[in-house]
Amino acid sequence: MLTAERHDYILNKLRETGIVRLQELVNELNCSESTIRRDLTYLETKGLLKRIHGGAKRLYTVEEELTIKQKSVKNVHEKQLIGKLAASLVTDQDVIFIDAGTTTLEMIQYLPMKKDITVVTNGIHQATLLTDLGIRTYLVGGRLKNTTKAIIGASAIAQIRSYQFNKCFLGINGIDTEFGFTTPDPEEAAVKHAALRQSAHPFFLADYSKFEKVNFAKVCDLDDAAIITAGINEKNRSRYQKFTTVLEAKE
Amino acid sequence: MLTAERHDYILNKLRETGIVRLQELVNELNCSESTIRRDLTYLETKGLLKRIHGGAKRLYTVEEELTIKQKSVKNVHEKQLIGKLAASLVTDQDVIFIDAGTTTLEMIQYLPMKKDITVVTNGIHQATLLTDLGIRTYLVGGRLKNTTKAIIGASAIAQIRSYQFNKCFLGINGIDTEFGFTTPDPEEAAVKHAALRQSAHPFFLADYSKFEKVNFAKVCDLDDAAIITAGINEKNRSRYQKFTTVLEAKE
DNA sequence: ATGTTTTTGATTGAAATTAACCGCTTTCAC
DNA sequence: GTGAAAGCGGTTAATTTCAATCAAAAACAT
Repeated sequence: MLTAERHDYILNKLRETGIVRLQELVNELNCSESTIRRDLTYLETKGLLKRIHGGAKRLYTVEEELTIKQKSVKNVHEKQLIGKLAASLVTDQDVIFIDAGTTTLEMIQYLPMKKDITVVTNGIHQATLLTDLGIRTYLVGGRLKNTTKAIIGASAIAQIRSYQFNKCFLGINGIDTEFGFTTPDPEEAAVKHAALRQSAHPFFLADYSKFEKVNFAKVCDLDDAAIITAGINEKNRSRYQKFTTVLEAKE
Repeated sequence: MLTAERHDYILNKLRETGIVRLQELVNELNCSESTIRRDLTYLETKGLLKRIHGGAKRLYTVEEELTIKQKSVKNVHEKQLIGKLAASLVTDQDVIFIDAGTTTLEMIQYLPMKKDITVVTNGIHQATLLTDLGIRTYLVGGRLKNTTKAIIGASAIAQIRSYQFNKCFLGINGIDTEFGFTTPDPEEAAVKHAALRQSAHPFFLADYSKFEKVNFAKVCDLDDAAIITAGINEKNRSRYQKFTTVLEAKE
């Protein structure tokens, strides 16, 4: 057993389980305690893991990057609650679509990393974060919109139509009993609509500020998708529950 | 057993198993330890493998460990010169492809912004920067590679095939008179090849450190594309000018 | 055939890697 | 708290692997 082989083995195991025990490695790699200790010490100096009593754990630098990007976003707390709830709906083997936008960005950090999931997205930031977390990610191709860094256009829609999703998680700007789900840009609306059509269980992520608002382009009717929200008032909750499922995230 | 035969055997075995033991090779190739050592040393100087204690391993995994941020510090000055020259080749109404990678990233800031150009890219960073500069940008869709933030895979290639480019600007890891243009990841090589096929005028951007290097996956032969470089020495310039156009960027 | 260059194999001391041992610290159950 | 068990770093000696050297063998040109 060569040194590099052991190192690969350790790092791979760490990637999967998040933590490794020294004694386990001694058995599995069939070598002495000293050798494993030396390996762990070396890999720590390389910045590839963090040693802990009895073994080593994987380190996350990604979380630090997250906090930087989160600034300049309104209703952060509600969005985090929504993100956590949305992520909890994702199960093993799922193939999901995640829309561009700040609200959907929040859910990514809570995704079940250990499970085998595939994510398709049209958001640049979403895609970057997802791969950083080691999740299998597909980015939809097409024209890149300057302001929102979302991919839109006919090519994007065509590509989305070639997939089938278990669930999709979409951002939205306006929710209204009469006009349904609406957003300012017709092209973004078209992309959302396409993703929704390909999904067995579509969800809209929206904090309380999005209710009773109407925007230019309609995505779909209220009863076409469920709503995941937080901080909603009693009046709106009872009103919108008549039309569709409203999942409310709590502390 | 000829030298070239042994080299092929070693590289093939390395391709399959990712790691080779020196003693194994001695038995399998039926020659002395010294000979194998010599082979391994030579192949390492050619950049085809990484020697380790007791044998050798694939270079491919090592390259992955280098993040894009670590790479971008090397040869910055040369890359800027190259970028400036490359950008000066772009003219009004051009539809161009820009590859992922740090070298191509440098050329974007010099692009003629006032002119009407369209850019297609498979690099996340490239796409972000291009839209920030107000350039009409299309991002190719497909699987997102974690380490280089490049989009690869069959879907990306299919999409590239549906376009026609006036010019394409590709990054590259190895340039060699015998093996042509090479890069570590076969999937990235396939994307580069596809873009090159759709381009009237393909260019490779490479600083001096890329010459006389060979990587795992071949993109094309030397005479299939022009080279834009900087800081190249006299010997390499005269050698490579025999095979293809070499544009050298100066202060 | 002769001399030259290239390739190969064997030998060497140096360097790297390893397992085992030691005394010490941390952790955990009671 | 207290003792046992597990985990820790450091040292040691044996083993393996390494690079360098040199001479034999093979390939080559003249």
